[in-house]
Amino acid sequence: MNIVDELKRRKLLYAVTDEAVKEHFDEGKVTFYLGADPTSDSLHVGHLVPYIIAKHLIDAGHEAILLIGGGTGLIGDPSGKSEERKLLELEDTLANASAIEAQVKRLIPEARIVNNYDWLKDYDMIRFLRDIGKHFNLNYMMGKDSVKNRLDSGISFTEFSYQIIQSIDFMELYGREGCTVQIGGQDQWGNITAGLELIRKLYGPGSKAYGLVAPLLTRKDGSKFGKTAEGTIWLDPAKTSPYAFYQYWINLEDDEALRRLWQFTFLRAEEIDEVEARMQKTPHERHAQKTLAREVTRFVHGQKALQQAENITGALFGGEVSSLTPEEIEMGFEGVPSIHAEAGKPLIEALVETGLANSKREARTFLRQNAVRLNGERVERVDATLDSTDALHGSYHVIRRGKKHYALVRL
RNA sequence: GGAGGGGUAGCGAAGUUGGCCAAACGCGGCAGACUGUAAAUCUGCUCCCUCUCGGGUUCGGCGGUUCGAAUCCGUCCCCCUCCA
Repeated sequence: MNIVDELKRRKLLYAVTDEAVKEHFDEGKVTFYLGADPTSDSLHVGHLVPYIIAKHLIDAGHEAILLIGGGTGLIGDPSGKSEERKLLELEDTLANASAIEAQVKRLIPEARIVNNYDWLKDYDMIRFLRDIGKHFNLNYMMGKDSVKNRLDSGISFTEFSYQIIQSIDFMELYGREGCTVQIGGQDQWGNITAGLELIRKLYGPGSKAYGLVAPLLTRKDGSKFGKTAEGTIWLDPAKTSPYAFYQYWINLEDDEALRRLWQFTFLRAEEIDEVEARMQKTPHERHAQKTLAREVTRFVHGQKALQQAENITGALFGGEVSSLTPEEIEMGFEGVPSIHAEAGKPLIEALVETGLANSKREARTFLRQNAVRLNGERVERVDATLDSTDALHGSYHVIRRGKKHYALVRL
């Protein structure tokens, strides 16, 4: 199957700039690129899809360049933003850039990495306006959604110029690396087509360059995929633990889990069909969710972190915590909030200190709601204490609040 | 610049004859029941703190009237609509 058709089947493509891109990929090795601006110190789940597309393309024999937007990040992309953003300091941007570089390197180790700061930083104004700016008609630029949507609320010249700055990237990579395809999220459409425009102007109508954009993923309720009420699901394990990351996928509802298997894993169609069949037959196994969580966590965090996330999950959701050995507790609860405490500590205080409750008042509310379990046993007394007599192995207390929130107290 | 409408808890939205307002209702969130760590449904909680008493801080900002104001007055800021 043609790689573009495969991406379409997996619901990874929202649009292509030219259907001829299919033949382009069939004609031989294609060099493509994908960029990320370092506006934060980590990518999140919402950024993942284009990198997955990149991986598919690499598997199909093509070559990837991952671009870090050290230069564009200093300007600020108005795409999808309803308000002008405040500029980040240069050093923050550079620090973010190196963090994101390390991240994408882990995701796609076989790709080459470039930073557009390298060629954007030395552009002088005269050259920019004569060589590049002359190719952009003002009306064309104003027609872009990213700009049009901001005409009322306001947009600075800086952000207005962003599409041109990003065009330079594509042009540079086209010119010196033979990079002919740019991929990105749906919101990058305008920037990508601007790049194509510049290439066409500079290299003539015969130039072959294309763009592919991934769909914007949303949940059933319309919210963005990869966000929860608690916040964003980051790829950085220091910001979202691999366990929390794993849990995000485990908790998706059935039909969404299936859809995400196509989009976020590299399983073959037959394998996914098998998963679906099994899910239909034995839904309580949550096979789709487990497969999805396993594949994506391994892709992002690696085998070892996956193992750990599965260990914790097994310990917490698998059965009786009271049956765990000390080793299993130590291993399983790594990555779960834990504190040390003196024997006899009031449970209420422990709830607050572990972050399971925000205040004593809230802790009491949870207790009254029968929402707290200690070592698997429901606690009803508001004045319960953590004693060594009923601690697991004499020193562990596993506190659970609600269905999914855990903490460990070591005496 | 002129005329009018509006800014209430995470969001939406009541409340504006001054006290019964920590503020209806819906959504969202949390918790319980039922389940499959799902969906749907039902129930409770949802400003903050406190040993359920009670205390503290809210209704765009500031100041005032009053025993008492989200509700009245002054002023300032912001948003929307219409006219120029």
